[in-house]
Amino acid sequence: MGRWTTMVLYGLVLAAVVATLKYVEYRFMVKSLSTEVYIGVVAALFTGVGLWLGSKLITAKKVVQVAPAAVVDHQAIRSSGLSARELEVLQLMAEGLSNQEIANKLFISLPTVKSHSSSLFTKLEVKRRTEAVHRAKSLRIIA
Amino acid sequence: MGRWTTMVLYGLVLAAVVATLKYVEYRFMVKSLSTEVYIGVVAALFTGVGLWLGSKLITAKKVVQVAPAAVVDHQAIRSSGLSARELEVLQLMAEGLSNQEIANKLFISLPTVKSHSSSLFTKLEVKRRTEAVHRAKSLRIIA
DNA sequence: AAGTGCCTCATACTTTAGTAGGGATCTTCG
DNA sequence: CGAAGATCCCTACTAAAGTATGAGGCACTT
Repeated sequence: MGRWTTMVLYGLVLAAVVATLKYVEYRFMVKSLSTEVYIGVVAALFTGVGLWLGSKLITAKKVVQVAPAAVVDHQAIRSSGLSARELEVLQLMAEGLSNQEIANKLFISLPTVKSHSSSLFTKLEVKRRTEAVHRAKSLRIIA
Repeated sequence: MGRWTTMVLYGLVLAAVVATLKYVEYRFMVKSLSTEVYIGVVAALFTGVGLWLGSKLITAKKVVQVAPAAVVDHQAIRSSGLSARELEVLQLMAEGLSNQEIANKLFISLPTVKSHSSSLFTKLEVKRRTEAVHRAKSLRIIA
């Protein structure tokens, strides 16, 4: 349900309640209904309306707030000691690319990619690319 | 803030508002304030209270609902066509283990691991283990 | 009973990954 | 300036990974 639709409904409910109260008052001439009772009823009613409104308007915000939790920890990246290029190579590794494909994508030679890989492995203290990817993800260095 | 604390606060706010209205009425003898205006003010106030209440009572539920989102999609696993053993090998691959380490951990030979790997790659339509891991994660076959 | 899929293992081979050990610019910083 | 780090590239080698092919045993289904 859209925000505007909800707002319009809110207005309609308010109008309806006021009309109903006036109608009841007119029908039964119950002037004895004290203001306190009126207030109590209306307060309770609109607390409910507020709750309902809240569930419609607030929920969406909370959900999108929680879902995209920070995927990477920039502090972790800095303290990892990885250079910009090494990080790029690592990210492409994580996407399953071979060294040759990484070389093509970055317009550098295969030996260069291997060079970056090796130094990257040393810095992450691993021996294989799959291990590097796993470790980097647990450290939130990559998504 | 606890649920009970919130409820008590709600009661106190209600009491305070009623008291304030009566006080204002008493102080200024403004009998001219129509019931409609009263109702309007109270309705608006308690809609606000309801909204606030909602943010306190509902948010927690929503959060725990979203956070532990299903990490693996069992339906995706079934429709992937992977056998139990292939899935095991895949999971260990994702943890960065070498074929030899996987063989040791599962008490099978290296050729057997390679055999599982190859058929697993075919089923996932990939060529490398890193690619397999990446694809399996995007399909929610593994965590 | 024959067929199918799974798990296991093997050998032989090709390809990719990773290591070792260099060297060449270029920028930045003390 | 000189040192350090980053980037780029190379050769040569070893170690894994991956492919191809075949085969035996087991369980389940038709």
